[in-house]
Amino acid sequence: MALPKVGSIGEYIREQRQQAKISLRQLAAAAGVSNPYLSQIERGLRKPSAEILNQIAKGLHISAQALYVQAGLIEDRETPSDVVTAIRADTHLTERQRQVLIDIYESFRKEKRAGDEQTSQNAHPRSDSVADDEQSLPEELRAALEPYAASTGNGTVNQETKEG
Amino acid sequence: MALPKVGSIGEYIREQRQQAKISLRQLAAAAGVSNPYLSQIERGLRKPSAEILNQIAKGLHISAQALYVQAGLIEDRETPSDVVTAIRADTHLTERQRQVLIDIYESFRKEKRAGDEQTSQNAHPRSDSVADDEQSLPEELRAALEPYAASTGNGTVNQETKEG
DNA sequence: CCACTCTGCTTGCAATTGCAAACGAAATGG
DNA sequence: CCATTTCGTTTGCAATTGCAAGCAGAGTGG
Repeated sequence: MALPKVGSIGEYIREQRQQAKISLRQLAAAAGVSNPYLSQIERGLRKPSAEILNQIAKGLHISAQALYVQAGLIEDRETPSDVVTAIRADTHLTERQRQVLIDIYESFRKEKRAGDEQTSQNAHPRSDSVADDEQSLPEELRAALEPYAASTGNGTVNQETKEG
Repeated sequence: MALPKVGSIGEYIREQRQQAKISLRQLAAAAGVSNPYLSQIERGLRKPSAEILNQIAKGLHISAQALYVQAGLIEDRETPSDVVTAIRADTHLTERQRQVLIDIYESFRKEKRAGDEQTSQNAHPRSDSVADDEQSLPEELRAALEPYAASTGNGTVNQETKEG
């Protein structure tokens, strides 16, 4: 049934291995997996688990993410915005906090775009056409955030926020 | 090695799920895995494959990398997703906006740390009031975020995850 | 020619994944 | 009180992972 449709990952591993000029058995030993299994992985007959994938990545001295992307386990275009990505990847926030933070960030971006239109004679034609009036731009939010930012009393942001 | 010592990943998934306030079955359906299996994963009795992990990440609306890091499948330094760094590096924000975002982010972190101290005792939450059980936010911030967060329940305006 | 070593591949088999079905507990309602 | 729903969990089972053992071919050299 679930036969080899995982070819790309295997091919990729084999490419990387041959490029490193090491034998299948050598890589198998370096990665801590058996040679027959690695053989089957490279030919797309088996679908390796994440753990095996990680060990193979180490054996190949390549980033594990490269393998995961090849295996389709990570969206390659997982970068709509660096800030959004970072927020989504933050393990110390709740789901709700993430949503709120992202929404605030996007409303900030809109605000800034609106402000930039006055200084820039060339407006960006938004072919995407997000419904402008549908967006609930939080006026109350903005009104509340301004005094909040002022009330923090730090004209210069404290740049050391280290934690253990 | 009968029992795999993968407890942390399961605990992390359970934490994220409870913070998102969805049931085990709901997440299982959203992730496309069976509920008993998800239950076993959360309790560390089973070691999910990368594919399952990826689906769970989607169901939780978190980055797959976050899960892989927790599972020990990716080195921490491979994910440079630091929210503060990303905000500071964003050229599409004004300095003021950056500062406010960072402040909000840090207050969220503090908030969650305070809330995490009692996550183990999670009674059955009645879903009649969504924004009632939130913790202590700065007054002005909370007053502004409450109605705003309520509107972000399901229909996000700009970007929505396409599922289907 | 035969022994040795390297290459990758095929074959069973134990262990594990992942799921369908079913179970007890707690809440809602007739 | 009992039916119903929802919650997380337990129980068997098919399918798969991953490995030890063994196979065939290509060098190398005594």
